[in-house]
Amino acid sequence: MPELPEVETIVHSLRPRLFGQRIRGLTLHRTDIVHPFGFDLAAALIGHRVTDLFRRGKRIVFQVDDDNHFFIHLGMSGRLTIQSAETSPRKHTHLLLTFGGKRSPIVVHFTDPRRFGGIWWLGTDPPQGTMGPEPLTLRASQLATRLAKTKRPIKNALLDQRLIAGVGNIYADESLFLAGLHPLRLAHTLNADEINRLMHAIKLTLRRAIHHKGSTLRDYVDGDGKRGSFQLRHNVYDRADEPCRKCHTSLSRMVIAGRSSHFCPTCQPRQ
DNA sequence: GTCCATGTTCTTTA
DNA sequence: CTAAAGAACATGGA
Repeated sequence: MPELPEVETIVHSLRPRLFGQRIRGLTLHRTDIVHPFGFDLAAALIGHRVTDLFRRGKRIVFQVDDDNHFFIHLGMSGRLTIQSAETSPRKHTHLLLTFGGKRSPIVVHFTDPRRFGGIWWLGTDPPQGTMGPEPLTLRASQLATRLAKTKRPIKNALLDQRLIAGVGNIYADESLFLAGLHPLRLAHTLNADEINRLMHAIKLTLRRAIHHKGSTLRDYVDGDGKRGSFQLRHNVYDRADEPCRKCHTSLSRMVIAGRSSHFCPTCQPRQ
């Protein structure tokens, strides 16, 4: 699914279309995607305008004109796309949100075959929760403090949304490659230079991925249904046994934190 | 049939 | 209590 760059791209495509628009209708095809379960979304949202739309971690957060907030998380296979009023929903479309006037309404479709995603009501005072800081504005010194507290492999730590928000399996692997760090290196053993490299690598990787509108491996498209192209520029992710783009060594694949990890055994020495 | 998949959370184990 | 490992969730494609 979408990690930070994909979610950022979706928000970028939806924001100008939805900003200030009034929610006219809401159709729920599956009730189990709503959290808390049973919350009456239609009663809370219909008639209200969208006053803000932004990304936080991998969440797409909506603010409405009575200061209530909710967010959509796309899980592994979710899509959030803008369709015309005539478009019939595809299979596994669980929620339709209709915006705008009766003359030219736009409909946002939430589609998610695996249903790991959903919609979460936050109310007027969204709690900070346990989500970690945004990587694009994080300082290396702050990352150092957080990594010093865990003895897990660095790959596991990067996937922990409480430690840093928005990085998933693709961008963790790509960032570790750019930083020249083996995914099994224990987080608390990284020195200042390595943490600087890692912080720089995470930011560079995420910015490049946003520039290319994310990675489309399978399901991901933006709000206009367009695919990303960053998958063409991956250095290591899903490239096991292919040559490293830097040194031509055959890339490795290993299961870490229950996820496949891809790395170059030469450029990312374990030491 | 088997294995694997861009994620998160709960349970189990130490 | 903490930290880490593993399973679970649901669907589809190779």
